[in-house]
Amino acid sequence: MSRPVVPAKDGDPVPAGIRVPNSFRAIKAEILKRISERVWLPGELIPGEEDLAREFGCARVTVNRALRELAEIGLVERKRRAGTRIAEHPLREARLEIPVVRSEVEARGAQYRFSVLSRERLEAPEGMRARLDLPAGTPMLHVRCLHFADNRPWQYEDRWIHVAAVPDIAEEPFERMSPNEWLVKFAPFSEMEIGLSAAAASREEATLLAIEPGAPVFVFERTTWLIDQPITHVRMLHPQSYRMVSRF
Amino acid sequence: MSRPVVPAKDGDPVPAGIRVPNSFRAIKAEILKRISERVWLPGELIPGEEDLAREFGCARVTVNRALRELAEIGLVERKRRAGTRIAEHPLREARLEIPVVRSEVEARGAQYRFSVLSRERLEAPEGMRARLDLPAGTPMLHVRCLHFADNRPWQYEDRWIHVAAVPDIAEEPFERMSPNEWLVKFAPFSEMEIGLSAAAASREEATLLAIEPGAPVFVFERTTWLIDQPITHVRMLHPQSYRMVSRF
DNA sequence: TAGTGGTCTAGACCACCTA
DNA sequence: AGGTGGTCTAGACCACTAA
Repeated sequence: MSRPVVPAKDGDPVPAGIRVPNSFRAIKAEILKRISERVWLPGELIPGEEDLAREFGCARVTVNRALRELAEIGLVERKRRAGTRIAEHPLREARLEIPVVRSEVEARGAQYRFSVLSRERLEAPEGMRARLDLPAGTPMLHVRCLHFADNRPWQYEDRWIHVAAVPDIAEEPFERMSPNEWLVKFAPFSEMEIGLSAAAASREEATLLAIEPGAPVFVFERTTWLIDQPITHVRMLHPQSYRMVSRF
Repeated sequence: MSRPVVPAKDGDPVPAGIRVPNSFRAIKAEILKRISERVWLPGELIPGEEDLAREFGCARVTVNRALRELAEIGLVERKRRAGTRIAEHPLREARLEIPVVRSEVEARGAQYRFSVLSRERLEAPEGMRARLDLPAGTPMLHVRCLHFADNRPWQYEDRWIHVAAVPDIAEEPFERMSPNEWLVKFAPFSEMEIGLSAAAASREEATLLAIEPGAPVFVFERTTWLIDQPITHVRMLHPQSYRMVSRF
């Protein structure tokens, strides 16, 4: 029964409050190390929590937490009776930061500005009803905005808002605050669906973004819910110079 | 001291093994409910773990886990001495599934096929060295592939591999298995950086993807490391029909 | 049906940070 | 300087599922 003293080296900035020797972080790091050094191969079954706890000289819960977090990242796969094994196809998901337009622009040192192109109260059109699973005649707010970075078009936003889910928005003029910011601030959500793609700019979109018709645009769509209640669906277009990055 | 009986309703597919009444899931759901019903407003300080544990009639650790997971999603913000407050700007990140080409194609009911366009051993070119932080003269493997769905071009892949990090790959002919699959199977990684953008297809890219030069393409770039050791950088091009989706 | 992971409890110590 | 969250322990019960 060895007791490897593992430094709490971890990708995470050690958030403090850790007992370095047998913290779940140390165990996470040790397991990561064994994977990277091929001590444990992809597809291989590793010792049970009980055994590992003995080996590391800690409580089973601690091993459990380490393994749980590795499983969340996709590095190991766990099944009850079957045990834990190193994933054959590790790390299948990435965390993507959802940008708030203003912050995103300002983070690049540019000056942010937006203008509301249109704003109408309508009944949900067929497509939106289907997408959000809303009954016919549901009142919605349709807003189109243009966001600028240093006075150059940065993003064209076409948004549908489910008014009943965010009643306060009915009176909001969007003068100081864009719908994006307003919703982020006042309408928490718990679920989200995003879609990413490339497209050719339509004539209208091209005009708004000051690019050539048919030029490539980056399309980011997002729909949000708060516990089954649809909040908003938005389609955001960026000129091709835009790049979304995420490291983790 | 009330004991609200909260159903374990949650977005997650209840993975079983839960004591419904006071599970951390139930507590998570209850807190979510209070946020959605505006019982607790954005920016507001909520009761401490101790208090909540008393209110829900459970152990503090259970409340801790519920709150920790909500913090991971970004719905609440926690600081030591300061307590837990509802986030003003909730949910700033999305989970994006990293596709494995073959699975992705086959998931759409199409037949998968790939071909290797080129494969060379080179010293790291300047740009790649800078990107991966490698010294001059580092041996790399440069592979270009085309992936098909039902014999139609699906993805063009341009990949650089840090040979020292994955020595076994030197002998791999990529006949049965694409570099993508090979790396996913044999080269675990712990860190990744992804970039998403739109671009206009170059003449060569257009030819390969069977589209018009200048047509929009969806660009997905990915770099991976295993504990500081760079593994590979890949640039993947999709015709504009491609769409990447994620719900959570 | 037996073994493994999933979860909860009760108690404890500690680091941090703000009042 | 004291309260809050972060974490660990030891023990326990349970659900799932592979053998």
